[in-house]
Amino acid sequence: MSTYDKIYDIVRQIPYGQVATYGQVAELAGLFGKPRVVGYALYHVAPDDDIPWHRVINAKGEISQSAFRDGSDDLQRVMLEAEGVVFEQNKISLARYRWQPPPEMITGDDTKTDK
DNA sequence: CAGATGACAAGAT
DNA sequence: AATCTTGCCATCT
Repeated sequence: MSTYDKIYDIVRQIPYGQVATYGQVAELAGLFGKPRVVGYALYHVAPDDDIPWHRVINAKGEISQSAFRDGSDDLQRVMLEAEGVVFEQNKISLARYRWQPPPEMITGDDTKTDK
């Protein structure tokens, strides 16, 4: 299990119409205080994957503009809007769309339910 | 092998 | 309150 795989798994858990910050994803992936690794992981994600990378945003509630993906940052915004996310000044209300992960995940014991 | 970079976050000024 | 500086780990050159 590579470090990135864990991050991918977390992103896949993000429900429709909700978003998560890098710090949140990093925390759930076991990378406390290391959001950079999360960003790097998503950088390796291919459009072929089923990973809702567009649901991952920075702590400012805004989309990090980078020419790393098809099109541009506008694409991510469009995809989020398609999920019902309303943008406020190119930003979204984290207070309303921030994904609340289940406690089971926070314990870090999600993959193994035995023992 | 060592140095620099990176889709960020949190603390300090 | 906004902006700057530091820290963090993995990957790239």
